[in-house]
Amino acid sequence: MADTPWLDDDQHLAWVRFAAVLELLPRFLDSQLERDEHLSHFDYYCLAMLSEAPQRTLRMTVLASMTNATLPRLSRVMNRLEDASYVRREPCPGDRRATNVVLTEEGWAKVVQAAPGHVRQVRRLVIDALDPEQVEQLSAISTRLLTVLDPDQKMMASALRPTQPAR
Amino acid sequence: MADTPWLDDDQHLAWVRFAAVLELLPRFLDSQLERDEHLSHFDYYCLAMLSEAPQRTLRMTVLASMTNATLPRLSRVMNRLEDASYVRREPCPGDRRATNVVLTEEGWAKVVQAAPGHVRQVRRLVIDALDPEQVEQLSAISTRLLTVLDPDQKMMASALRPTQPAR
DNA sequence: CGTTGTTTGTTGTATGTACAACTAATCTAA
DNA sequence: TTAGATTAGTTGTACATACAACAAACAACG
Repeated sequence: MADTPWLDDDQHLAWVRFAAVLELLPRFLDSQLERDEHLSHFDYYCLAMLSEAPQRTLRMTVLASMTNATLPRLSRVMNRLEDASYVRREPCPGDRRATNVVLTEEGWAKVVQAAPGHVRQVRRLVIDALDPEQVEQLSAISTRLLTVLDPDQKMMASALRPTQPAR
Repeated sequence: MADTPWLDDDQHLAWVRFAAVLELLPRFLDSQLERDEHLSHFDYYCLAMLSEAPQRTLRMTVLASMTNATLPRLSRVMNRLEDASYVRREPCPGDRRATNVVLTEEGWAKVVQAAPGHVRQVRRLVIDALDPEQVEQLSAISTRLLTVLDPDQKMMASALRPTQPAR
């Protein structure tokens, strides 16, 4: 608890700027999806994960890990998405405690519809705002940060983009 | 609305990783401050801003800009901080619509007490997890992103760190 | 088998935020 | 000077999330 090295000016400036990004970027992502598709970014993320999963199906716990969400949160999000008939719940055959979440045909259609606008936003706000080297740097930096934030690499599955494979 | 260039694999990976950071880092920051100081990260940010302002005083609107918050949000946060007697509100002499928020002595003491733990967390999660060059890169990247997220550079005041000057 | 402990998922409760509506003060311009 | 527009801040309402408590199924072990 004793001596904490203070941040020097460069470190401090870097942190202030980064903190502002942390505050603003999620809101921009949410508002575009909310406005255009009535989805939160987290909703979209969940649907995107499911769209890439085998059988378009994932267990609650697995999806929670992949999306870095708590289980209570995911449970309520799935309630909403189920009410919108984008997903449905099925009992897991092997383990009667567990629940499988399945992306419905409507859910698939929704992701396909929402993806272009979302990708455009991600490009505008992040990818196209940076040089290619900076995108590479951001990737490396994020990897470093995740070694502390997510030591088990639970979230490591490709996502966010519904690839357009044969149905 | 037409053709949206998809993300290539590198871009996609960079975004997935960065999105995970956006999801996780704010929670880590909040939980440390909440646990140790019963403050949200946003609460702390506000107090830190005030601690560096002239007279330790800022107008609501100005503080809202600096913290990238909406005014309704700030209003309620200030209610809480006022109940905790960390700040007090004063009518602005020049403009009777406006309200000045003043950091109290208790508020100053609170920031001074909370700062080391918070800085330690920022170091652990971000600064010390990166190489010095990466800190520099993150600073530059954040600056780029803010040109889109915050074109007017409203949030540009140094902050987050209560310098330890003569009272 | 039963008992204990763990995992899975849902729900009660408190709290925090957004959006819109609102009041009051200020500014602008005829 | 006064009507209309703008700005500052607060509050009503809806909703999302966290944390803790909970029920049900499984697993381990005597």
